[in-house]
Amino acid sequence: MAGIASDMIRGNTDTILLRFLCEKDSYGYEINKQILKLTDGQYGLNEATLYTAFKRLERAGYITSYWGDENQGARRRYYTVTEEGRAAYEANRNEWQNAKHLLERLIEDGKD
Amino acid sequence: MAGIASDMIRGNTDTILLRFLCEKDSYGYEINKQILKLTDGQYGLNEATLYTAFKRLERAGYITSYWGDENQGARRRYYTVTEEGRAAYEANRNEWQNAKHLLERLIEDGKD
DNA sequence: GCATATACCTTGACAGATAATGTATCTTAA
DNA sequence: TTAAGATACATTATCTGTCAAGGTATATGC
Repeated sequence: MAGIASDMIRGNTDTILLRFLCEKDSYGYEINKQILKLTDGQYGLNEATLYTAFKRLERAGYITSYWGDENQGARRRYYTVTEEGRAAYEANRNEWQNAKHLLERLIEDGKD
Repeated sequence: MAGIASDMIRGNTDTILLRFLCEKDSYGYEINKQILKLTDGQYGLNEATLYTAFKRLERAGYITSYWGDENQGARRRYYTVTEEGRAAYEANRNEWQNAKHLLERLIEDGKD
Protein backbone atom coordinates (compact mmCIF):
# COMPACT_ATOMS: atom_id res chain seq x y z
CA MET A 1 0.00 0.00 0.00
CA ALA A 2 0.90 3.68 0.02
CA GLY A 3 2.72 3.87 3.33
CA ILE A 4 6.46 4.06 3.53
CA ALA A 5 8.64 5.12 0.70
CA SER A 6 6.27 4.27 -2.10
CA ASP A 7 7.30 7.44 -3.88
CA MET A 8 10.94 6.46 -3.63
CA ILE A 9 10.31 3.06 -5.12
CA ARG A 10 8.58 4.65 -8.08
CA GLY A 11 10.65 4.05 -11.18
CA ASN A 12 11.80 0.67 -9.91
CA THR A 13 8.55 -1.21 -10.27
CA ASP A 14 9.47 -2.74 -13.61
CA THR A 15 12.88 -3.81 -12.35
CA ILE A 16 11.36 -5.49 -9.31
CA LEU A 17 8.88 -7.43 -11.42
CA LEU A 18 11.58 -8.52 -13.85
CA ARG A 19 13.73 -9.70 -10.98
CA PHE A 20 11.06 -12.17 -9.85
CA LEU A 21 10.26 -13.29 -13.38
CA CYS A 22 13.96 -13.96 -14.00
CA GLU A 23 13.72 -16.64 -11.33
CA LYS A 24 10.61 -18.33 -12.65
CA ASP A 25 7.32 -17.77 -14.46
CA SER A 26 4.81 -16.27 -12.11
CA TYR A 27 1.60 -14.23 -11.86
CA GLY A 28 0.65 -10.92 -10.32
CA TYR A 29 -0.86 -12.00 -7.09
CA GLU A 30 2.00 -14.35 -6.27
CA ILE A 31 4.73 -11.83 -7.04
CA ASN A 32 3.03 -9.28 -4.84
CA LYS A 33 2.91 -11.74 -1.97
CA GLN A 34 6.62 -12.42 -2.44
CA ILE A 35 7.33 -8.70 -2.33
CA LEU A 36 5.36 -8.37 0.89
CA LYS A 37 7.21 -11.30 2.39
CA LEU A 38 10.67 -10.01 1.38
CA THR A 39 9.91 -6.62 2.91
CA ASP A 40 8.29 -7.96 6.07
CA GLY A 41 4.98 -6.48 5.01
CA GLN A 42 6.45 -3.01 4.66
CA TYR A 43 5.80 -2.75 0.95
CA GLY A 44 3.46 -4.14 -1.64
CA LEU A 45 2.38 -2.97 -5.04
CA ASN A 46 -1.01 -1.43 -5.53
CA GLU A 47 -2.97 -3.67 -7.88
CA ALA A 48 -3.49 -0.96 -10.45
CA THR A 49 0.23 -0.27 -10.43
CA LEU A 50 0.97 -3.96 -10.75
CA TYR A 51 -1.20 -4.61 -13.78
CA THR A 52 -0.24 -1.35 -15.46
CA ALA A 53 3.39 -2.41 -15.12
CA PHE A 54 2.74 -5.84 -16.63
CA LYS A 55 1.11 -4.20 -19.63
CA ARG A 56 4.02 -1.80 -20.00
CA LEU A 57 6.54 -4.64 -19.84
CA GLU A 58 4.60 -6.74 -22.32
CA ARG A 59 4.29 -3.82 -24.74
CA ALA A 60 8.04 -3.29 -24.45
CA GLY A 61 8.70 -6.94 -25.32
CA TYR A 62 10.26 -7.74 -21.95
CA ILE A 63 7.67 -10.34 -20.99
CA THR A 64 5.05 -12.56 -22.60
CA SER A 65 1.94 -13.99 -20.98
CA TYR A 66 -0.30 -17.05 -21.03
CA TRP A 67 -3.30 -18.29 -19.10
CA GLY A 68 -2.59 -21.00 -16.56
CA ASP A 69 -4.76 -24.12 -16.72
CA GLU A 70 -6.10 -24.04 -13.21
CA ASN A 71 -8.78 -26.68 -12.62
CA GLN A 72 -9.65 -25.11 -9.32
CA GLY A 73 -9.38 -21.60 -7.91
CA ALA A 74 -9.31 -18.33 -9.77
CA ARG A 75 -7.71 -18.18 -13.21
CA ARG A 76 -4.13 -16.91 -13.35
CA ARG A 77 -2.27 -15.04 -16.04
CA TYR A 78 1.35 -16.19 -16.01
CA TYR A 79 4.25 -14.13 -17.29
CA THR A 80 7.54 -15.25 -18.87
CA VAL A 81 10.58 -13.01 -19.16
CA THR A 82 12.15 -12.71 -22.64
CA GLU A 83 15.81 -12.37 -23.54
CA GLU A 84 15.30 -8.62 -23.90
CA GLY A 85 13.65 -8.64 -20.49
CA ARG A 86 16.68 -10.28 -18.91
CA ALA A 87 18.96 -7.73 -20.52
CA ALA A 88 16.70 -4.93 -19.33
CA TYR A 89 16.83 -6.31 -15.80
CA GLU A 90 20.62 -6.32 -15.82
CA ALA A 91 20.72 -2.78 -17.20
CA ASN A 92 18.15 -1.55 -14.70
CA ARG A 93 19.97 -3.16 -11.80
CA ASN A 94 23.13 -1.32 -12.76
CA GLU A 95 21.19 1.90 -13.11
CA TRP A 96 19.69 1.39 -9.68
CA GLN A 97 23.09 0.85 -8.14
CA ASN A 98 24.39 3.99 -9.76
CA ALA A 99 21.37 6.00 -8.61
CA LYS A 100 21.80 4.57 -5.14
CA HIS A 101 25.38 5.82 -4.92
CA LEU A 102 24.34 9.24 -6.17
CA LEU A 103 21.57 9.49 -3.60
CA GLU A 104 23.86 8.35 -0.82
CA ARG A 105 26.13 11.24 -1.67
CA LEU A 106 23.30 13.72 -2.09
CA ILE A 107 21.27 12.77 0.97
CA GLU A 108 23.31 10.86 3.49
CA ASP A 109 26.60 12.72 3.29
CA GLY A 110 24.74 15.74 4.57
CA LYS A 111 24.88 14.44 8.13
CA ASP A 112 26.85 16.48 10.64
CA MET B 1 19.10 16.79 -17.31
CA ALA B 2 17.11 13.69 -18.05
CA GLY B 3 19.96 11.22 -18.45
CA ILE B 4 20.74 8.61 -15.87
CA ALA B 5 18.41 7.54 -13.20
CA SER B 6 16.32 10.69 -13.07
CA ASP B 7 13.23 8.56 -12.61
CA MET B 8 14.81 6.83 -9.64
CA ILE B 9 15.68 10.08 -7.96
CA ARG B 10 12.09 11.23 -8.26
CA GLY B 11 10.60 11.58 -4.82
CA ASN B 12 13.93 12.59 -3.32
CA THR B 13 14.18 16.06 -4.79
CA ASP B 14 12.81 17.80 -1.71
CA THR B 15 15.14 15.86 0.58
CA ILE B 16 18.16 16.79 -1.52
CA LEU B 17 17.29 20.48 -1.46
CA LEU B 18 16.70 20.41 2.29
CA ARG B 19 20.05 18.73 2.80
CA PHE B 20 21.90 21.65 1.21
CA LEU B 21 19.79 24.27 2.96
CA CYS B 22 20.51 22.60 6.30
CA GLU B 23 24.15 23.51 5.75
CA LYS B 24 23.58 27.12 4.82
CA ASP B 25 21.20 29.54 3.13
CA SER B 26 21.49 29.23 -0.61
CA TYR B 27 19.75 29.82 -3.93
CA GLY B 28 18.60 27.63 -6.78
CA TYR B 29 21.40 28.04 -9.21
CA GLU B 30 24.07 27.47 -6.60
CA ILE B 31 22.46 24.35 -5.17
CA ASN B 32 22.15 22.88 -8.63
CA LYS B 33 25.81 23.47 -9.28
CA GLN B 34 26.66 21.75 -6.01
CA ILE B 35 24.54 18.78 -7.03
CA LEU B 36 26.34 18.56 -10.36
CA LYS B 37 29.69 18.76 -8.62
CA LEU B 38 28.84 16.12 -6.04
CA THR B 39 27.68 13.73 -8.76
CA ASP B 40 30.56 14.45 -11.14
CA GLY B 41 28.14 15.95 -13.61
CA GLN B 42 26.00 12.81 -13.68
CA TYR B 43 22.93 14.50 -12.29
CA GLY B 44 21.39 17.92 -12.08
CA LEU B 45 17.87 19.16 -11.53
CA ASN B 46 15.85 20.49 -14.40
CA GLU B 47 15.11 24.15 -13.68
CA ALA B 48 11.36 23.68 -13.76
CA THR B 49 11.68 20.84 -11.30
CA LEU B 50 13.93 22.92 -9.10
CA TYR B 51 11.65 25.92 -8.80
CA THR B 52 8.54 23.77 -8.47
CA ALA B 53 10.21 22.04 -5.56
CA PHE B 54 11.10 25.32 -3.85
CA LYS B 55 7.50 26.43 -4.09
CA ARG B 56 6.31 23.13 -2.69
CA LEU B 57 8.75 23.36 0.22
CA GLU B 58 7.81 26.94 0.97
CA ARG B 59 4.09 26.13 0.89
CA ALA B 60 4.74 23.28 3.30
CA GLY B 61 6.52 25.62 5.72
CA TYR B 62 9.87 23.86 5.36
CA ILE B 63 11.71 26.87 3.95
CA THR B 64 11.35 30.65 3.77
CA SER B 65 12.84 32.96 1.15
CA TYR B 66 14.26 36.46 0.73
CA TRP B 67 15.88 38.45 -2.05
CA GLY B 68 19.64 38.82 -1.80
CA ASP B 69 21.01 42.35 -2.09
CA GLU B 70 23.32 41.81 -5.04
CA ASN B 71 24.84 45.05 -6.27
CA GLN B 72 26.18 43.30 -9.33
CA GLY B 73 25.08 40.27 -11.34
CA ALA B 74 21.65 38.72 -11.53
CA ARG B 75 19.33 38.88 -8.53
CA ARG B 76 19.13 35.82 -6.31
CA ARG B 77 16.34 34.43 -4.21
CA TYR B 78 17.82 32.89 -1.10
CA TYR B 79 16.15 30.17 0.93
CA THR B 80 16.35 29.43 4.66
CA VAL B 81 15.34 26.11 6.18
CA THR B 82 12.88 26.26 9.09
CA GLU B 83 12.76 24.04 12.17
CA GLU B 84 10.03 22.01 10.50
CA GLY B 85 12.25 21.74 7.46
CA ARG B 86 15.10 20.31 9.49
CA ALA B 87 12.77 17.80 11.08
CA ALA B 88 11.44 16.88 7.64
CA TYR B 89 14.97 16.36 6.37
CA GLU B 90 15.77 13.98 9.21
CA ALA B 91 12.54 12.08 8.64
CA ASN B 92 13.09 11.90 4.89
CA ARG B 93 16.67 10.73 5.32
CA ASN B 94 15.45 7.87 7.48
CA GLU B 95 12.75 7.07 4.96
CA TRP B 96 15.32 7.02 2.18
CA GLN B 97 17.54 4.65 4.11
CA ASN B 98 14.63 2.35 4.73
CA ALA B 99 13.59 2.46 1.08
CA LYS B 100 17.17 1.78 0.08
CA HIS B 101 17.30 -1.38 2.16
CA LEU B 102 13.98 -2.54 0.74
CA LEU B 103 15.15 -1.96 -2.82
CA GLU B 104 18.42 -3.74 -2.18
CA ARG B 105 16.44 -6.77 -1.14
CA LEU B 106 13.97 -6.49 -3.97
CA ILE B 107 16.40 -5.76 -6.79
CA GLU B 108 19.93 -6.74 -5.90
CA ASP B 109 19.30 -9.98 -4.05
CA GLY B 110 17.91 -11.33 -7.29
CA LYS B 111 21.38 -11.93 -8.64
CA ASP B 112 22.39 -15.51 -9.28
C1' DG C 1 27.75 44.00 -31.15
C1' DC C 2 27.19 39.25 -29.82
C1' DA C 3 27.91 35.04 -27.32
C1' DT C 4 28.09 33.14 -22.86
C1' DA C 5 27.21 32.75 -18.03
C1' DT C 6 24.36 33.90 -14.29
C1' DA C 7 19.69 33.71 -12.31
C1' DC C 8 14.80 33.37 -12.01
C1' DC C 9 10.04 32.02 -13.69
C1' DT C 10 5.72 29.99 -16.20
C1' DT C 11 3.13 27.04 -19.24
C1' DG C 12 1.44 22.74 -21.21
C1' DA C 13 1.99 18.02 -21.61
C1' DC C 14 3.22 13.45 -20.05
C1' DA C 15 3.98 9.20 -17.38
C1' DG C 16 3.60 6.45 -13.30
C1' DA C 17 0.99 5.66 -9.15
C1' DT C 18 -3.37 5.25 -6.79
C1' DA C 19 -8.28 4.91 -4.99
C1' DA C 20 -12.34 3.19 -6.25
C1' DT C 21 -14.90 -0.06 -8.37
C1' DG C 22 -16.07 -4.21 -10.81
C1' DT C 23 -15.94 -9.29 -12.19
C1' DA C 24 -15.55 -14.22 -10.93
C1' DT C 25 -14.14 -18.43 -8.36
C1' DC C 26 -13.29 -21.27 -4.32
C1' DT C 27 -13.10 -22.22 0.79
C1' DT C 28 -14.62 -21.95 5.45
C1' DA C 29 -17.59 -21.40 9.17
C1' DA C 30 -21.98 -20.14 11.23
C1' DT D 1 -27.32 -22.47 2.87
C1' DT D 2 -25.60 -18.51 3.05
C1' DA D 3 -22.44 -15.10 4.23
C1' DA D 4 -17.57 -13.89 4.72
C1' DG D 5 -13.06 -14.02 3.21
C1' DA D 6 -9.31 -15.23 0.20
C1' DT D 7 -7.80 -15.65 -4.46
C1' DA D 8 -7.12 -13.37 -8.95
C1' DC D 9 -7.56 -10.17 -12.71
C1' DA D 10 -9.02 -5.66 -14.79
C1' DT D 11 -10.56 -0.68 -15.79
C1' DT D 12 -11.47 4.15 -14.82
C1' DA D 13 -10.62 8.83 -13.28
C1' DT D 14 -7.55 11.48 -10.81
C1' DC D 15 -3.30 13.20 -8.70
C1' DT D 16 1.53 14.42 -8.56
C1' DG D 17 6.25 15.19 -10.00
C1' DT D 18 8.97 15.88 -13.96
C1' DC D 19 10.32 18.05 -18.12
C1' DA D 20 10.73 20.55 -22.68
C1' DA D 21 10.07 24.79 -24.28
C1' DG D 22 9.63 29.28 -23.84
C1' DG D 23 10.41 33.78 -21.48
C1' DT D 24 12.85 37.90 -18.60
C1' DA D 25 17.06 40.39 -17.07
C1' DT D 26 22.00 41.56 -15.89
C1' DA D 27 27.08 41.22 -16.33
C1' DT D 28 31.47 39.67 -18.67
C1' DG D 29 34.60 38.56 -22.46
C1' DC D 30 35.82 38.73 -27.28
